[in-house]
Amino acid sequence: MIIKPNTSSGTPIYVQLKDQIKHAIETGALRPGEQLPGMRKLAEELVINPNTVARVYRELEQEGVIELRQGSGAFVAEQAKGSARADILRARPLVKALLVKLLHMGLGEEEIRRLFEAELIAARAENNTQASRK
Amino acid sequence: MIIKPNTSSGTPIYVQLKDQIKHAIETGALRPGEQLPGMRKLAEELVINPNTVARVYRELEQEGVIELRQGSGAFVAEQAKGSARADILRARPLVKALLVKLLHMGLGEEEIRRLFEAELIAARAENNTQASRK
Amino acid sequence: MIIKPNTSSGTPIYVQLKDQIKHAIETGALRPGEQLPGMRKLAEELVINPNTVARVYRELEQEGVIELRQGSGAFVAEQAKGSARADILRARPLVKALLVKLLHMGLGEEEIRRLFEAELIAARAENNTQASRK
Amino acid sequence: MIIKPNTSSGTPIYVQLKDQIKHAIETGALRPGEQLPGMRKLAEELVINPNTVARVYRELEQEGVIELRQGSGAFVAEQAKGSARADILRARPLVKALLVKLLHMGLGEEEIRRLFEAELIAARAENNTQASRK
DNA sequence: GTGGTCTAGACCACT
DNA sequence: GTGGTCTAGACCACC
Repeated sequence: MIIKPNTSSGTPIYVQLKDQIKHAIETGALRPGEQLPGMRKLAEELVINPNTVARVYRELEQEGVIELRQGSGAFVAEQAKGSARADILRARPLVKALLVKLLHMGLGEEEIRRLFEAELIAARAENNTQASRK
Repeated sequence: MIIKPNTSSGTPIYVQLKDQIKHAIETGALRPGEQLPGMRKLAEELVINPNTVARVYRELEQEGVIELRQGSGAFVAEQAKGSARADILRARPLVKALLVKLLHMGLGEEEIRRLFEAELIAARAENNTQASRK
Repeated sequence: MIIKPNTSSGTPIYVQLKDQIKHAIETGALRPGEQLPGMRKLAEELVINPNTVARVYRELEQEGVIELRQGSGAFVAEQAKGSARADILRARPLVKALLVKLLHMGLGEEEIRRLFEAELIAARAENNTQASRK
Repeated sequence: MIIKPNTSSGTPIYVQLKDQIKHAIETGALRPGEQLPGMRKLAEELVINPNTVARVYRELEQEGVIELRQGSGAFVAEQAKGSARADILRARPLVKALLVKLLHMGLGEEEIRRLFEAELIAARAENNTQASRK
């Protein structure tokens, strides 16, 4: 199930939508061969412009994640690279548990995002350092 | 220490920079009264346009997070709302530990971001449901 | 013999198919009075929608290239304008020779198409210039 | 120099434009690092919509052919794959000579296109056959 | 009815 | 003034 992208979050709508769909495929919520909602229908549901959905679908096709078949619809590619990834499914409850904890500690959503992003960058930097040391 | 914003991530540079500064204040890396790097110097360091930095500083001042003193520079506001938040400092190692774990499980950076964002939205939705039930 | 149109080339299927049939007539591969393959059969062979073939036949009839006889099928028009054109038959080996040469020089198919199209436009422009000078 | 795409040729405007730009780079008419015309300016020149040019530039960037720099413009990528290809430059006069010949033989532009396309497909088929025999 | 292209025009991000 | 996103709406291609 796709959530309405946040219109006032800096991140473009089409990026948010793309990420949601990729994530749905990674978790197996959308399975290879399954049909995606029609462009117009989805646009109406999310209260965004059909062209924006069209762009998302076009780019996802270009990345090999979905297939667009003229006249018949959009489908999750049979060969979609990261479909129903076991590691992501195992990771999910861990992430959820942590988020619940942080929210109970009184952190706000935006603060969590900032903290998370900062640590992600830091972790990447450390990995790179280790890698270049090897 | 401020990291070069990612130019090709969809999220605008100035949003990334603002978030980084806010986060530095929340963790106490930047303390009330402390001087921020000069706009030109920072712009040069991050290889971005000075106007972009100017915009960030201007907006942060408007939000009451920093103070711009004509001729002498930018300073973290004495009254900065969330300075050196204890809860965030306690949260930080938890986040870091989880990220390290996820990376070791083989998740990519983008996949982690998508997973995290999806769970954050889900958590918010649950909270709202609970709240409206009360 | 008709080749499966390229689904991912930008050019619509029905245009490709029309062009192929016209070309077959111009080279004499299809002769006036000769019967074209049945719509359903052709659609099946090319793995495209029968409606697409129907459209092609309809438009070709409108252009006077073929005749549709209710119940008995489609036939190359007796009066088909450019049937078995001698000049095109003479031109064919020249084109083929050049293409073989270009491919051996290491040019890719798309590069050849772009080069060819560009030179065709240039040639037309020159002709127009000459014509308007006269 | 970029020519106005043919609005009524079946092939979408944006595909034609993309091909023209790629070809200009392949022939060295556009060199790595060189700035492309602004989106709006080019759109005005070609009498097409700026969004169409935007799409072309975006896709070319995605293919690594050009670089888009916010606020400063579009530039041919320094690493553009097929810049000023010697083989294409050598091929050009051969193609031109043949086209002039065909036009003098009385062939029309569309007939030449069809002939060329058919022979290109045939040549590809032959190559594949040879390849699979090896 | 599905996707595909194109236009027109507004407003934002960035140099 | 450059590119970037989004909206609105028309018309075509294809199933």
